[in-house]
Amino acid sequence: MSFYKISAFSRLGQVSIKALRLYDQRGLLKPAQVDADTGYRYYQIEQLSRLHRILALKAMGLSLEQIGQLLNDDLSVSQIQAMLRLKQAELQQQLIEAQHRLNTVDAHLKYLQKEQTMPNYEVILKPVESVQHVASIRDTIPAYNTVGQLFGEIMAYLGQNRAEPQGFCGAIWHHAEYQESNVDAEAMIAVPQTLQGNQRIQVRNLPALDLVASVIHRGSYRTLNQAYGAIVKWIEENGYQIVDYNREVYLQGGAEQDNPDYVTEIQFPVIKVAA
Amino acid sequence: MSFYKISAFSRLGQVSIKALRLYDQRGLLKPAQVDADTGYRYYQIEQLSRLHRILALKAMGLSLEQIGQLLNDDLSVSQIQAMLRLKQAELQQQLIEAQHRLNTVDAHLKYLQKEQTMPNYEVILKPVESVQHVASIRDTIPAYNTVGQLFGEIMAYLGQNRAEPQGFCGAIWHHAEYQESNVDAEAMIAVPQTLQGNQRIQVRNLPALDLVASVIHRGSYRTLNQAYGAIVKWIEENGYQIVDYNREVYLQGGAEQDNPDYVTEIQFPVIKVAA
DNA sequence: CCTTGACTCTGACCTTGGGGCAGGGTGTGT
DNA sequence: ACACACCCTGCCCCAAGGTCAGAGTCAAGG
Repeated sequence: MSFYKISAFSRLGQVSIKALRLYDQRGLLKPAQVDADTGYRYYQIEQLSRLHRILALKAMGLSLEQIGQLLNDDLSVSQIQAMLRLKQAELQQQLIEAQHRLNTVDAHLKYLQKEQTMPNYEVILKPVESVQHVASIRDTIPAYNTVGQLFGEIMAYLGQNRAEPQGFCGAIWHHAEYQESNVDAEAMIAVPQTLQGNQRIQVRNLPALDLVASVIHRGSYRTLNQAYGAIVKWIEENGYQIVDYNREVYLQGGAEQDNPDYVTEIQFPVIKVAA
Repeated sequence: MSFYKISAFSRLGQVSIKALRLYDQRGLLKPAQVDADTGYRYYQIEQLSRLHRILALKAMGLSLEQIGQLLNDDLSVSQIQAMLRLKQAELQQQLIEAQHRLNTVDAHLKYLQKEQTMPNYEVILKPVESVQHVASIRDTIPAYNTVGQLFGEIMAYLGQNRAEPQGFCGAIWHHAEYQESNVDAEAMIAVPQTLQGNQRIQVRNLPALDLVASVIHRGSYRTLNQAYGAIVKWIEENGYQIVDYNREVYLQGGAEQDNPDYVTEIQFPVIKVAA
């Protein structure tokens, strides 16, 4: 019956002393004997197999707490299966995320190689909440930059009804493609829920979107096309697909065309498709 | 010039308030204005694009510290490339590891499905350090279980030379396949570096191994074949290949065949091959 | 002007799996 | 008796926030 002090046992098992002390504390691997006076831990060779079991479970990515349950709590086979299947799903998710990050890094490296600078536009993915009540006008207008007239109409209507805009202000372009003229546009301003609308102005609910690709554009509306170029390119290159008409959100905006302080967000509803 | 309080800005950017405060503290995104009396943070719409940039970099898995360098320290293009390439390698490593964990979980689930119990043997991978000086005898013996005679010879030699064994005691089977008879065996015991050896007994260095698959067997030598079965199966199923003769390490052992307290480790040097 | 409720601030502690160090006790060999 | 290697406990540290607690602030209605 030979006993090993902690450093000898740690060499045998290829595990750090600190880890062994932690496993003791967490109840995963108690030393065969502990000197009551000195607190010295003494291990036996037989405990190596338990240590191996711990290492094998750790190699699956299980937490020390889960390993403790498996080793001590004598779970039923179906409970163990449930735990492993949960871990399986978690690992699959991790795989997908790591792959996604890697694609993003690759894309940026390619961009750097070509342009010798970091991109001006960063595309991010996010969900968008619904806006409960927007006053909207949908109409066919001569060109994108005449949408201001529709906002003028909505603001006039709000004035008549003594209602205040609620902060959100945006547009939806009801085309999948770029239009030179005859744009089917919808202008929207968030309003309190009390408004009724009329023939021209509809008060409706702007639905939430599970996933949008989004860019923020700063400055003149004339250079918005650069932002569009960047986001559409990103969507293609990263294996997403546009599933609905895009939105513009005028975070800071107005009637001028060239104001450098304007801030506009472009949102494309997307889903992931197999790369 | 409209200012947003932290919760409004957090809604706009889809980021938690706590994260915004952290980014402030770490210097990634200082509010446009901070009230000196109350400490209230006030953000401007223009800052959304910087927030977007932070989120995009975070989506690549960069740390906040790295993001801070990218945003504030005005790195050269080649420095940025170096950082991204480092991240790329790291992510590739993560992918491999996640895949490996997933394979391990899958294997255990399959085993559970079939056997309705957790495996008796857990195979782990580890490096093995070299043993500086071992006294070894290599000879052809009638069968595996007669290797004890070789150990007897070595022990007798050590006795004659008044040398103490140093703890390690093992064997190498110099065959790639199982032999019914005429086993080319090498028995080894670690010794102090002072010994010379003779014609039969060689004092040599036992080299380190980069990677071995290892199992711990407890009990009689007669059931060692179960452990061999488990480890060989594992090596095949997990996409490794045996690259050298295997070793047995007698962690606790002796001349008896059926002692239930014996502990033996089986090591196969392996390399990873494409699955 | 006061109250109420919704916000905001700082600061402290929590998470994982240990790593590192300080201060003090042990064990062994000479 | 001394030196040196080893061991113990306890404390703080990591990343990126989450979760309170306690106290101060803001805006609107009465």
